[in-house]
Amino acid sequence: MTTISATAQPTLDEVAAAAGVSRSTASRALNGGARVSPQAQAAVDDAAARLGYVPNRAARSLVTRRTDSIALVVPEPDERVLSDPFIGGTLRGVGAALAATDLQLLLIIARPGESPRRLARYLRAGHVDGVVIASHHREDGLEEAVLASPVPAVFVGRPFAATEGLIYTDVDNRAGARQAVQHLVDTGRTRIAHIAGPADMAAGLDRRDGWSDVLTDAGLPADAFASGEFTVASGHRAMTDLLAVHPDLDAVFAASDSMALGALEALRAHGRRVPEDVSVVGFDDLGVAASMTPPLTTVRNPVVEMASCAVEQLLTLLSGKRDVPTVVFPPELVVRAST
Amino acid sequence: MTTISATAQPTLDEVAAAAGVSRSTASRALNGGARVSPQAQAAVDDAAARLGYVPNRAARSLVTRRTDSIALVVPEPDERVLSDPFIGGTLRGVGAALAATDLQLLLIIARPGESPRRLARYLRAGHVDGVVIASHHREDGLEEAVLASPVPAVFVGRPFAATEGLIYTDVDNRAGARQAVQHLVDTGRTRIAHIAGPADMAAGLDRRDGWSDVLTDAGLPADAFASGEFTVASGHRAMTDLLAVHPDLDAVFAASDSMALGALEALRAHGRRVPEDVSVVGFDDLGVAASMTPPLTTVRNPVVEMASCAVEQLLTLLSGKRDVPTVVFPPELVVRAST
DNA sequence: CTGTTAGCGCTTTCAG
DNA sequence: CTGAAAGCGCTAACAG
Repeated sequence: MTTISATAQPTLDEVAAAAGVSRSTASRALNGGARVSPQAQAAVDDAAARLGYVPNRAARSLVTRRTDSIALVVPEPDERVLSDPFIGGTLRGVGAALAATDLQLLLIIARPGESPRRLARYLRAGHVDGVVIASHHREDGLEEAVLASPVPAVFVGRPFAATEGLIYTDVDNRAGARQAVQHLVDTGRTRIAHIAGPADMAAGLDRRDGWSDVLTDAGLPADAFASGEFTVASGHRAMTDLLAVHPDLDAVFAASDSMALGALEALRAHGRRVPEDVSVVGFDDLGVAASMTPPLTTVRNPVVEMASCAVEQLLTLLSGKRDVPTVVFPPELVVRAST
Repeated sequence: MTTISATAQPTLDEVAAAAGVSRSTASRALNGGARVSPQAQAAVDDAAARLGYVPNRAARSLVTRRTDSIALVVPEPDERVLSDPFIGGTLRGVGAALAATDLQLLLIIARPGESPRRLARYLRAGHVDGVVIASHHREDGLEEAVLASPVPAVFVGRPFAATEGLIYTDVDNRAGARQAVQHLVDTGRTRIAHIAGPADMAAGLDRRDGWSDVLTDAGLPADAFASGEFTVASGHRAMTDLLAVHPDLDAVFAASDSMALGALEALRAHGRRVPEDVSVVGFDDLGVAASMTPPLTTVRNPVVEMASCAVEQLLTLLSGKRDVPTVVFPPELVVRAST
């Protein structure tokens, strides 16, 4: 009638006792229920429900050697990254893909000066079954950490070292940039500047390459460019610099919408009308572009889908499969009033 | 010379053997090193380093009954929340506060239909040592879940039920709203509308109260208001509605900068000039406000600090202290061109 | 289908 | 200061 052990978290033993079966049977019933008689199953289910049994994950992990959780690694929590819609989108994509499973999401915010060894170490501590790496920079040592660790990992965004064995999902940044710049060329612009992303990120380089591809093909000069760090402020600054050196520019392709926003401000400050005097195209389309004035023509970056896809890749990996192929999403030009 | 067990993760036993001490001594040396002779300590440190030893957390958790991780619970990953700078700021604040510790951050994205019991259950599974709840809605059942669980928890943003025992950090939303509206009154506006936040969030209600406080005190009508959900689109919609019903309005206080942005668009679409015809004030100042056109007068919401503070509260709780006081941050009016 | 038997790797009394 | 012993709660062979 009255249970001996009171409020403490019930253990499997207690459930088994309450159900009148052995611990093993209780365990089997609780996990999948293979090879368990209907009555035993029912008794265990009932006992577990009555007692409010919740398996202790540490104990389970200890023996299964799985943690049922995966980590999302994002870089240092500086101004940019966590306010960036990019991370928000990634989070959403990861969350969505995980919803179908019962994996938990661990957010690892990689600290600034921290050596990559720390991550490698962390991974080896067996905290997570897999890793998604979100915003990878050239020298962050994440590739080595991943390669050195037995924990499956995937990148969202092409890793720098195209090392064999590094799996990733990405958008075709170069093709997207080409679409953007081609659009500018097609609408009659001839002096097309570029506000590039950081040179230590693949997306930055690829978008710049796409820009110069088109200009070169069109026989136009590809010399007007300045770099930013994907932020509004850096876009503003870059645009100001560009205007100083190339006052004749009639279009600008910014490697992110945030930088395009900064550019728009700078153009306005310099009395240039958009799109009459200068056409502007961005990259990302994560929400801000549509609500800018004027609405920004941009290249849609399927961040959420990419993140979900990366998780799928990871799940495939976790299921024991090898040779998971890299996935590259097609970008899509979204034409709005800024051009 | 050669170790027997090869690539596998070294265990404490192996470290102990390599150091020529018992497992207990090795364990002590590895944790704090109380009551360990200098030589034993050195031997263990050395062996651990050489072997690349990393303690297995599951095993440790099993016996210590701690997980060294805390969870950040955020609501469903809908459009709004994860693109919202508010969550970004919260994440940053939490990350910053955790940087000093070696606690890990678990992100729990509460799914939509999911019963609060699931969270309660999760908490009882012993996955985390504590919880920070980020964006709490009236009927999400989080308060009950927290109260029903033995796991320490704190809210960022006042919980609805002012139940004894619920700890939180917040900004004084009502006071902030008062400052905003008072500013509008002081600059001569007399027909001040409000775009309110959702009625199922404390911040939404409190800001509305602040708005009506001032209008009532000033003898002005507090009847022009519409509600949104803190999004740009809903702000646009609300503003449009307000203009239809109250074409004479000469100011609007929006409960978030995002909604203010939407309002700005709507005002522009209706040919109203800001601030000449209509003054606009927002709330949050998380970055967008400053870069709007015109730059938005707003109330600074110290989200990052609040999140850090919440973590501090949680750490205090975890250290065994009781009666951790609630903290309420003062808001601060930031005047810009939109008024 | 079920129970018994061993641990998973670690911390922690408790005697020395 | 150190080591031996005893589990933490769970799963996974292995015989029945």
